[in-house]
Amino acid sequence: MTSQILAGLNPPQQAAVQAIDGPVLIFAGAGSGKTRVLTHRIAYMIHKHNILPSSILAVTFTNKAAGELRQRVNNMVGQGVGYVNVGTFHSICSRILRAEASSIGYNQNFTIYDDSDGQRVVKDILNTMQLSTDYYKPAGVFYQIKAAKNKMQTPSEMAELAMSARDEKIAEIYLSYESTLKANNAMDFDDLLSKPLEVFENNPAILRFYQNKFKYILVDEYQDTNLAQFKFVEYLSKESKNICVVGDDDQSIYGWRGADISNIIDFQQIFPTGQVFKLEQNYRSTETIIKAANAVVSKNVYRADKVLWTESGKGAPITVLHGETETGEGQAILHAIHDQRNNGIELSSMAVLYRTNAQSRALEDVMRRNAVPYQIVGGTKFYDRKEIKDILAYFRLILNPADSVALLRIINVPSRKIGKTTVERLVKFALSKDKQLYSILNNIDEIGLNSGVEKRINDFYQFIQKYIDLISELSLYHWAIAIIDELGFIESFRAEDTPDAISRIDNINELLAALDEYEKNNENATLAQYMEEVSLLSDIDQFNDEAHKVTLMTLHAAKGLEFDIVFLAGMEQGLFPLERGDSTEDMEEERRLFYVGLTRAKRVAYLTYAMRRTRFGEFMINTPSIFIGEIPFEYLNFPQKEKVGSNRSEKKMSSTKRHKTKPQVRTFAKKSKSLFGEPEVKPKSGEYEIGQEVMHAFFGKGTIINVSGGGPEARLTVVFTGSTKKLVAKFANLKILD
DNA sequence: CTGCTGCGAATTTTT
DNA sequence: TTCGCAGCAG
Repeated sequence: MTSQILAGLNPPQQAAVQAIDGPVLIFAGAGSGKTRVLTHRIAYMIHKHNILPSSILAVTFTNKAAGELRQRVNNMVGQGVGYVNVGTFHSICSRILRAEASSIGYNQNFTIYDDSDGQRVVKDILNTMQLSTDYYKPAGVFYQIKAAKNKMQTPSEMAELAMSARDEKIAEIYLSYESTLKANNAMDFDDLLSKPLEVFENNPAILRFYQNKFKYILVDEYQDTNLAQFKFVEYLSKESKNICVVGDDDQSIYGWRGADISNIIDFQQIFPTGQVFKLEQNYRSTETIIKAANAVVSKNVYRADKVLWTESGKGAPITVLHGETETGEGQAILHAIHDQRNNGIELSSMAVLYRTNAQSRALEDVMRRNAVPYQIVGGTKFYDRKEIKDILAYFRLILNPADSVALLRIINVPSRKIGKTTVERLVKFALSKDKQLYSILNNIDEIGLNSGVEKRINDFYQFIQKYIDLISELSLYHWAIAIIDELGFIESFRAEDTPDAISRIDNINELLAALDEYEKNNENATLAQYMEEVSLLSDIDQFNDEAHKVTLMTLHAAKGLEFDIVFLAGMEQGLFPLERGDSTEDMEEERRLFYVGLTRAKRVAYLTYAMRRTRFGEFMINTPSIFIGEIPFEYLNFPQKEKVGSNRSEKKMSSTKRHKTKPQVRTFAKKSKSLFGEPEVKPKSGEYEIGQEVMHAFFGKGTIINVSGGGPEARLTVVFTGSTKKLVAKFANLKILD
């Protein structure tokens, strides 16, 4: 069995699998078989060293990675030997915290606050402190608090380090933020990581228990760990010394979130007895892609010495494409997708990656209008939609009545005629009596509100109480149906009867279906477990690689994935690398991000950019990304021959005769034929006039109320049901209705 | 208390 | 461009 475990691994992989005791660092370059080594290592531990699966703890960053690892381990070691503990940092910490909550003065039903909850808290604090939200912008203040928490800086430490009156105030807000969360029995994402350390520090016996429970620690994506995460695994492995970390400093892309790349680079200083293995053979990509990626990332100064190599063939050159605007760029991608599909590549093996979520809109537009099946990972998350968050706020309040953020969100949703003034009085009263908001709802007569309002508040209180009681009586699914039904959300949306309202109904039904499924998949499923899972969900967890669709997502989301064909879109100075502080660290991180993106490609990579891009309705002129220039010319291919980088040549790109002289140059402005079946609406040539009725692929039927210019460049103002849009005729694909 | 309007700010990446 | 919120009329 053990020889089987080692078979098929290359020598460094074998060595990494066999070094079970003591600290171990495995440098695992992109595509070097990292997950394979991890699974084989676990199998080896269990079968060769008879290590109890339950004494192994493997930690990842995303649920998706955890799920994959868990599944592969189970396939390899077989069921019946017990389970290896696999989970994300956040879920494992959360599990520990639920068990040990009382030791740090929390209740085990604590709520997990996401960033919008946190920002809400900051906003409320600014209000009660009567600080100007112009000078203290909630988003900015919250960001500063988070940065401090990332570094595990306490409010008093922050106050000591403050360089200005403003910083001192922010430290004060931070202090208040912390006490609010505590009072609400809530933790944010940073607390989830740092509170377990508090538990360990205050209770040596508890620490010993977990050290004993998890004798072998494995950490995936170690380059992305922050201080708290480092301390967490350090504490747990202090006695056993068995800590194995796997990562690649070149793929460290979460510095902005507090990830500390020196955790991996300085591993040997931190663990002097540690062994280091390097996996440098890439099994994923062509030589062209590997060489190009190496060339770029080796411009970084702060990195460990290693070189990725491959035995696979040279492969296709990296193709650079551009469009006049972001739509033109999208169309360049569209045509390349079409070509690749004609070469027999599945749509699901292609991905378009971009730096910022905002870029997805234009790309999505092009895909949709040309009937290309696509899926977007991330962006507006399902659980972030208003109607869903409202319903979840009910669930949250029911689980944790101390959660005043949830309470304030829903006390008047749907409308109960409990207005702003009343709410303010409730909050003030609770504050003055030092009581939880929810608890004063029960003795509402003490406040001296008028009886009408009193009655309405009492109804709300009784409503919540009713469903607190009912939760043990009904299945999760039926309970949720009952509460949603009584709230009347669906009815009122149905009455609205707008496309927006209908999609909200769909979303609610989807939520119910998800609950139903959750319950079917998990015996004794509880609402608390479901909410925990939902809170810790990430964008990438929803990614489905089975779908016959092109995938659109951010570069960050793509980490750990691979595709035959990869497009890196928005390759422009200022956008990628994204400009902000412009420090060298930031620049190096952008470069690593490019490295991550490029190495997602197995066979072909495209780099695309737009000459001009709309931002807040304004045009921005861009020059191509410096990263293109950092790739040796021999690996690149420019099919759109005319002088890349010059704005002037672009004008010609949209002229219709281009493709006659140079077949490989496309005219993105013209799209008479659909590449992927029927587009939703066929364009019809002709001049547009004010008053015409037109049909648009997304917006539906509309009326032209203004035309400026003529021909394909004409700008049209069109009133659709519910919105007015300004469109450029040649891109809008409008069908004139008679 | 509700709902409308008009203005200003926002876009990095995410557990 | 879109979103959210402050401010005001009903």
